Amino acid sequence: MSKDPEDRLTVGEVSRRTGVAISALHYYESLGLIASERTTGNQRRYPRYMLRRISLILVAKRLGISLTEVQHVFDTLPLDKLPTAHDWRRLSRLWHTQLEAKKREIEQLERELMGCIGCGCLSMKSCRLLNVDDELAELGPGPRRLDAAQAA
Amino acid sequence: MSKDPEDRLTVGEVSRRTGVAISALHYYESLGLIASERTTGNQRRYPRYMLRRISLILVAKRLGISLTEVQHVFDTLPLDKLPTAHDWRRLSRLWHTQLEAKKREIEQLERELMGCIGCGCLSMKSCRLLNVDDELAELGPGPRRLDAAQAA
DNA sequence: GTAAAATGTCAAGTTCACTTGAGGTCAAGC
DNA sequence: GCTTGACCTCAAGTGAACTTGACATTTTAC
Repeated sequence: MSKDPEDRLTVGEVSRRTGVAISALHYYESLGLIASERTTGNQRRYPRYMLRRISLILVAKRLGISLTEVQHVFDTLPLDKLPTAHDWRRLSRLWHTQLEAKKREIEQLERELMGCIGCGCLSMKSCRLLNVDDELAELGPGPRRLDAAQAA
Repeated sequence: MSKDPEDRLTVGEVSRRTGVAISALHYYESLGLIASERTTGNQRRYPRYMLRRISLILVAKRLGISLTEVQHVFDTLPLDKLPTAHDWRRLSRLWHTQLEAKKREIEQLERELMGCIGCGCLSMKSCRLLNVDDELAELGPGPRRLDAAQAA
């Protein structure tokens, strides 16, 4: 049951339905992000639920998550069937947290940028964003100030 | 005046003060993002204001702006002296706009993600983020839905 | 004046996320 | 049954942003 040939999609079909290039699908498979069965003639056949897995990858990409990170979360997901609602909830929570972090970073940057326009540092003498030199040199080598702000 | 040797920095000094690797400074120079004078022995000597230019590059990087884009804005900036307050204001405005766009994109994504958790689509049956298959296939080939949402 | 540290050039390597190409096989329609 | 389109593998290429290495020269310090 639910094993009739119609249930399996060719790589071309998957590509058309997800908008992901065939070469990219091959690539994802080489990373273990997706999987396929093979016909006797060695052609890939995808179960339908693989479309969901692929769309999860696409979501992650939109979130700016690297495939390596996707690999990590996917390790906690069943490869041979649809993730459960619980899995999905866990994933969305995780990703939501990462989005929040990203947003905070942007907002921090925005504050610094606006501060530079709004305040007296238009002269670029004491701008928090621009000041990378002299005084800071005493703090030792390596990146700082900009990175420090990032870490904060 | 203001031409005494103390006024010129070696790559090592610039690297230490900006936190940018020497190899990266070479690279930036090859792209025309920064410039240097040379000693009789062909070693680089940077005027002090080059530190500001470099910190502008660092700011841009934090904003997720590519070096190519930085090149474009830098084309409108004097290479041989400090950018004016006007230049800086123009730049911050431009970058601020780009930050805003990025933030909006994240917020859009966040809404979709939260919608997926909060609403009935926990079942993953009609999730806006996840639905890449079947019904959509009728809309023709190529990426869509995810990209469409992005464009919206 | 010489040894050590800093610097120079240039080519090649690295990572990410794929794409392209070559050369060959498989499956579907007529 | 055969042509055409879809598919296969594997190696190499792409572009961004650098880094690493090899080897030569310069500058600084003692």
